[in-house]
Amino acid sequence: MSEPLPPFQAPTGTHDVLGPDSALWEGLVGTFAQRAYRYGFSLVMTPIFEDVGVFTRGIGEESDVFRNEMYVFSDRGERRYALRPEGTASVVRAFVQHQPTTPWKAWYVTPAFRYERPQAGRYRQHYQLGAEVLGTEDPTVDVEVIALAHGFFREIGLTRVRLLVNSMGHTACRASYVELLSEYLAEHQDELVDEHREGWRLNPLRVLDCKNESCVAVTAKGPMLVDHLCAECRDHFDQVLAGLSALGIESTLAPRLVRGFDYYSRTTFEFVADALDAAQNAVGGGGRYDTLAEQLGGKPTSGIGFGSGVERVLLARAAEGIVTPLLKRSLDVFVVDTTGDVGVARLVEDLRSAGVATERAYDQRSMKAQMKVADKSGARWALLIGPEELAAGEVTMKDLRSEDFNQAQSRVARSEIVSTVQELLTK
RNA sequence: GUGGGCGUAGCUCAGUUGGUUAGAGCGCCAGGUUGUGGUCCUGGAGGCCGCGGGUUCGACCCCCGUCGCUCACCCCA
Repeated sequence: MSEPLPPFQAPTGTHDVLGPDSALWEGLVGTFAQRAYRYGFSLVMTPIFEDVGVFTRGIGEESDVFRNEMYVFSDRGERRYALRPEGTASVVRAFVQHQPTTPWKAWYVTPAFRYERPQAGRYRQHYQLGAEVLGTEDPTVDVEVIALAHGFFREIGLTRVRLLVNSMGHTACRASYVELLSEYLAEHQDELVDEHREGWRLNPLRVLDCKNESCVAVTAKGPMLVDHLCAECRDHFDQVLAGLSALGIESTLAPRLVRGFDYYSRTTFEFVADALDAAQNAVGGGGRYDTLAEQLGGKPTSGIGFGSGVERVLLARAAEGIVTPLLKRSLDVFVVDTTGDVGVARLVEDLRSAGVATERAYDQRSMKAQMKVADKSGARWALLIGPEELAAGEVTMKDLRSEDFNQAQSRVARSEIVSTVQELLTK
């Protein structure tokens, strides 16, 4: 007699979001959308999969994301596609394709996919909120993008989030730095962890990001990129830092901050949630990319953007003990009907059409049962319709938030119920 | 890809040295007389004890495998 176990469940590393959790998601996305709008951004939507090249060009073929974590597949036409591992590349591809007037400011919310073992704050499908600005290298924009992210984190209640900033320099000055770093690493390679002792030549910058103690000991004494920027990059970075402090946004210089994608140049930043003791404590990050548009076949166009992981933001909120809802919404009325009269469906429809959030009970349950559901629904008022009301052309309206259970109700004519509720709601 | 922990009702979890009808709380459903919600009382539904194999007279319990979840390494949002 028992039902068989469900044969399907959400794939490893993915998850469903249902109410009441989904209200947090809705609130988070809504908050970000409104903030982005205030900053002059408009929504951009791009396909969830792209030609593999869109991602490999920018992210870098040596990056871990590309090498091991991409969801790559061929369609029936033997075209090679990949599910997007991050948001920026697709947006830049769209920019190159459509050539909107610059500066172009776009925000997005999208799932992102990476094939890796899931753990706290890391999933195979997660969601990112992000924003990009293309067509200007003005450091003012770097500051604006960071301010957008910073303000967003504050608005949703996060207080224990630190901003780390660094500059990667532009292509030429980074190249000369990498040479310098390589020389240094060559002298000290015996002191690095096994993984880097042989592998550092592939991507010397990666070593800076290593958290292993012995690697940290080596790189701490080595040359730092910020100390070897060319005059222009140095000036650009100084303007970003000055802009941030002018806005009262605290930041920490993180000379070892090297982000995972190869396309970054000049400004890079990361928001770290100290409330998260999990290994995954970066709730957002981004930076400037001066060559990505070109790599994707467009005219040389500088851009900057950031992305933030929704799941991690929610984890950070929970870790900080924030319980205030991001979305305040509740039902206005709950219709209780024991007659089954079709006119009740009409009443419900009239209320909803008039902008009144209305729910009702189904399956002709007892009045007591319906009232229990009404109570749990959180509705402000219950509208009761029994045989008596039906005959009289009236509705009993009951205040569900009144302390006094039996007195808080009155009879209202059916023809006036919609306007009565509307009037009460505007008070 | 590598390692640790865990899989018992919708949810959170008990389950005594393996012993026969597997429990609690919450949730859900129905009642507590005549049409009315938060508390209370009563009753009820709901479990291939993740799956497969093994040991045993007997397995939720022990062993092996498998799948899933979870945490960490790596890397990242």
